[in-house]
Amino acid sequence: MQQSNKISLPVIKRLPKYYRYLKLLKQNGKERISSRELSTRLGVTASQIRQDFNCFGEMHGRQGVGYQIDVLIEILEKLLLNGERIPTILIGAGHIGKAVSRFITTDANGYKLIAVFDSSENEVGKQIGDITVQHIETLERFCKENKPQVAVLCVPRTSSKELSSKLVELGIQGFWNFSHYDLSVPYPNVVVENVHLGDSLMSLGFRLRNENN
Amino acid sequence: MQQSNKISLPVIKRLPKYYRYLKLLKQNGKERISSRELSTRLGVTASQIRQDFNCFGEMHGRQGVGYQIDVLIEILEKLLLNGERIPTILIGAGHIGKAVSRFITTDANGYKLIAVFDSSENEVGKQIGDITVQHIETLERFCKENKPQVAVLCVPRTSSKELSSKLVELGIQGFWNFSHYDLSVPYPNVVVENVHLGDSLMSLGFRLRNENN
DNA sequence: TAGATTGTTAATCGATTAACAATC
DNA sequence: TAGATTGTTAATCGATTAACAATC
Repeated sequence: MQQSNKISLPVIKRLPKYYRYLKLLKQNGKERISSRELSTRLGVTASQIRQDFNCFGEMHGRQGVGYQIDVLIEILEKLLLNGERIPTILIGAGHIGKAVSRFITTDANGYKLIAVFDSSENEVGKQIGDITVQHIETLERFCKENKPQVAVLCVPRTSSKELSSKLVELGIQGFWNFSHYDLSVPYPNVVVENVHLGDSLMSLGFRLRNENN
Repeated sequence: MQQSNKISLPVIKRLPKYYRYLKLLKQNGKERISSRELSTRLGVTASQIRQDFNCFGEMHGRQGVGYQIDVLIEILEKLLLNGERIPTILIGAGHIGKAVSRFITTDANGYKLIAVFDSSENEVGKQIGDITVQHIETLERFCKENKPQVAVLCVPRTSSKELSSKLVELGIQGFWNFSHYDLSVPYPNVVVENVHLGDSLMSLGFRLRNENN
């Protein structure tokens, strides 16, 4: 098994795509697949698939035959979901917060939602799934007691900078960030996934106007 | 001005980031900035900023001085938002649909939401912003009459494949796709922004477990 | 066996970074 | 003028693709 810290980000980003597509294939009763067939279905090259797979020890591909879908799924599952579900808090119970909470509460992604915080009296006390929204004032105490590992930020840009540095002090190791503020810059030691929906939409517009595919 | 269809995707994806950060600087009263200062703030190299800027004709940077923020903003605005707001429909009025509708209705992104569709009687008739949710049955007729250019897909995977090919037939030229189904593969001539939230969350998990920054 | 497909090395491609003359 | 910074070319880096021996 290679050192996982040598796996490049582009490869990591493709893993969930492989994983989910293979699960779909299994669901449809398929048992084996070659890199070539997988490549036409996923729109990537067969070469890339084999390269990617070889970052992670034995995929047990057989020459002339292909890969056993079960085996691939098992290995990807180990890489992506192994161990305890990651204790996670959601900050901001507005529209986006509510929408993305589904992804955190779903077993399939490997996370466990343990608290939701909001600053509005309107939201405090309401339920999101089986969690009661708490006031943001209780954040610090909660973190010290419960040691969440990941914070999902669904707050306005104005509050996100201070909030995120507070959270890093409190031991948060990863962010799934929906605020406009770009968290990659200030915290090089923390793992960050920035999801800038506005930016994604704007670049779609550019490509449309300039017929750039 | 260079041919815009020669601008690479990585560059296009960075444009909104430049644009929004420059607007913030202007708001704070700043008038000029050098590529070096901008680079430290955005966490990219100064070289890259100058390269990116030079993809688009005259940015009027002055040696020894830097760039005029006003000028940069104006040029980026022309690239990203020029012309009519793009007529756009939203399909799926669930949690995600409601949350992302905000981005479509905001002037700042260059789109105009002209209709929302859902298949559930529960949602039909309700308001999203100032739009009334219509039944999905009326989709075909609406598109023929109103020629929307972009569709935002917030539907379950099961319905997204057929739906998207129907929409392409009806003249849709771009997708902002939140369904799990990956639209990049089947429609090479259509501009697609896939936002796979589950995948983004899973790759965060991988990086956390493997201390891969 | 012959055909297919892997695992892996080498070649290519493209994006990022460095360097520096021009010049404000 | 001297210092700073651009615009742009060249060098580097890294990711993708091609190729092919090994072998099922």
